[in-house]
Amino acid sequence: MVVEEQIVAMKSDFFKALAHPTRVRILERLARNGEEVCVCELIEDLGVEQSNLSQHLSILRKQHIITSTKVGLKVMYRIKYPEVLTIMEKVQKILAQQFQEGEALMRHLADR
Amino acid sequence: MVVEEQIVAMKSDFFKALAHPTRVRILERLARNGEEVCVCELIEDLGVEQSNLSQHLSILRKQHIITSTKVGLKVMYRIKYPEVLTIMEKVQKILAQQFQEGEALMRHLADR
DNA sequence: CAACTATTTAATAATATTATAATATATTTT
DNA sequence: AAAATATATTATAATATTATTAAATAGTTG
Repeated sequence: MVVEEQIVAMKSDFFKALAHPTRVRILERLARNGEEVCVCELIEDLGVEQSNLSQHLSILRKQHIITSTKVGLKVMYRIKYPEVLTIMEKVQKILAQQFQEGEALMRHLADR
Repeated sequence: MVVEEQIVAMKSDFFKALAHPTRVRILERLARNGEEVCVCELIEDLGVEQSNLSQHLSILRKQHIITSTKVGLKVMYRIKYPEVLTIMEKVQKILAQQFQEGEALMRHLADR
């Protein structure tokens, strides 16, 4: 069935959208505030180039993981689906378990 | 703090490991069985080249998302952390919501 | 131990992602 | 309406990921 393949592709696209440090940091920043955060504040907090941040926001927007509203000159972003937060928590939990097993950080530092 | 950055990198590496259709399919196949599945069966079910599959398994192994045990000639794989299943379910749920909003499949087919 | 089976690893060419730099758009202020 | 501000888009060179092919391991069976 061809639709099944499309859905799998959508899932991997979803994960691909999360698969970059800057985008993880964007989501964690948006998660912390709970409410809307403007791009200008993200630039400040994450300390990345404006253009680069904008591209990462664009990738998250395309997957509809975040949405934006324009307020005057500013654009406010927020996480669209609360499930995204759950996913972030679960990853945190998996890493925590890996730490307990003494695998995580050492491996990460070593083999890349 | 430098450790924070390492952790963010680990999270994005985790997502990167899930960010490929074949690897999503591997996990869904392992999730279905619940128990161990050998490589030979994955080749059959997913219909991918043996060598290519092995590389994808390697990527999932490096992130300790799956583990393997050797039984005779065969290598049996299984999902290591149940949280991975939760994550897959949440993604499914997000996509389902996007479908309800009529956004998902059309967008996916359109803009890539 | 030689042939066989199951799987992994290595090399590589094609493709995709990324950061940077430059430019464009849209809103506000003067 | 020109200047200023906030953000987005485009082009591109550097880097990373991928599928394919070929070769290497490691167990098993005769």
